[in-house]
Amino acid sequence: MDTRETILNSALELFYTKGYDSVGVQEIAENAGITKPTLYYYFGSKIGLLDNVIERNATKLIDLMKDASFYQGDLPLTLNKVATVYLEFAIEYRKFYFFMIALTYHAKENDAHKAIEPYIRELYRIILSIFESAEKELGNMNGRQQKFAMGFIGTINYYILFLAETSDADEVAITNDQIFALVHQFMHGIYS
Amino acid sequence: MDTRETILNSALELFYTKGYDSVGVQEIAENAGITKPTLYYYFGSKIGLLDNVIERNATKLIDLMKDASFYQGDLPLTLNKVATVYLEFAIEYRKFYFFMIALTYHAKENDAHKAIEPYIRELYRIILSIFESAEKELGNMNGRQQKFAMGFIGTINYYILFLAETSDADEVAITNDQIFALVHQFMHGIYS
DNA sequence: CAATTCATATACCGATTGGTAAAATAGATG
DNA sequence: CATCTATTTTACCAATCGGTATATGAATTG
Repeated sequence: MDTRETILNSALELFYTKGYDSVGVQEIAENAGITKPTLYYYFGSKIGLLDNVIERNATKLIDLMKDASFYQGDLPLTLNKVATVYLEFAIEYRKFYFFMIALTYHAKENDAHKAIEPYIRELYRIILSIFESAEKELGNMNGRQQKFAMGFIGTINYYILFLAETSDADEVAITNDQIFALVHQFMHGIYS
Repeated sequence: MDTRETILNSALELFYTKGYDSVGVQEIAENAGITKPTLYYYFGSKIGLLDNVIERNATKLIDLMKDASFYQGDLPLTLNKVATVYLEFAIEYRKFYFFMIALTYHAKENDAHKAIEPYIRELYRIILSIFESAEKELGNMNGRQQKFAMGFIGTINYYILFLAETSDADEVAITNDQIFALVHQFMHGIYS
């Protein structure tokens, strides 16, 4: 078993369950079956450990989203593709996904928030670029691209989170049909 | 000066700035110009202090939202009213608002999250009741009321948060026009 | 085999954590 | 003034915090 990997998994597990600030390095080490100095040998500091957890997972998400957001003249198609990829990531890497969302909404001055911030901005930039590319279809948007991007991300995130909170099972139970319905609602409103 | 009030303000300030878990009771006391035992005299424990901070502010929001959500047969009107009240609260009590959102997305097992959870559920219930009341207007919704409620809250929250993050000023700069536009987008989609 | 590098553990550091016992002060009441 | 109660302080607690000096075991390399 790869020690480094074991520590990263242990850290994500605990960060996800209790939050970055309320977990001690000692606890992470014990949970991984190693001692504290070993952890420091690999990651240097607690925030260094967090950086590694984030980098490893967030990079994967960013790459997936970059691919999915490639625009070919069909906005609904692209939005559905992006939403699907995003959802599938949230399901496969659910612990990281929920931890990432938590950090997103942490206080700005908080170190843990600072670690995730660049990836959140990148994600927003990717979604924004879809709406910017769709200007020919949608016509003059008067700067509404930003609002669309925010609304789109906000809607999906809140939807996933709320479903996860209200469902009994320990997994995200959302089908592609539900995602399509959500994207449709986003595009055409509630009167349809 | 009311000692109790001073402590509550000091706590909210620091919780908002650095997050509940990364702030020490000592720091809160110093910031309030008193000593630790005085704080414990009033609030018993750190989580007791948090409970008081939340109760005082969240109750206010809940009451406002209950009033604003009273449905009289006009869905757009009600949604605008609710969105406006919500936004005005976010502006007037911005520190608490942002702290509340942060706690909402904290890990489920986290004590601080548990403290805010009932108020979040209540808030959701209030928004949901609007869409349930609007069934006559919207026709059979096939359980989509929940999705509407989630989408509505998610959109507004993310919108406020993003604007706050990208604006330089230390205040939420959103006009009523922008809120109307957001509600309109939510109701009619992006093709309008 | 010897020297060196990599990996892991024991045992410790000062600082801070949430929390409290007990004394001192302040304000009200008889 | 004396008593009582409501506050607030000084001084402390064990436990945990993030982090490290140093020794030791395990591989690798000359």
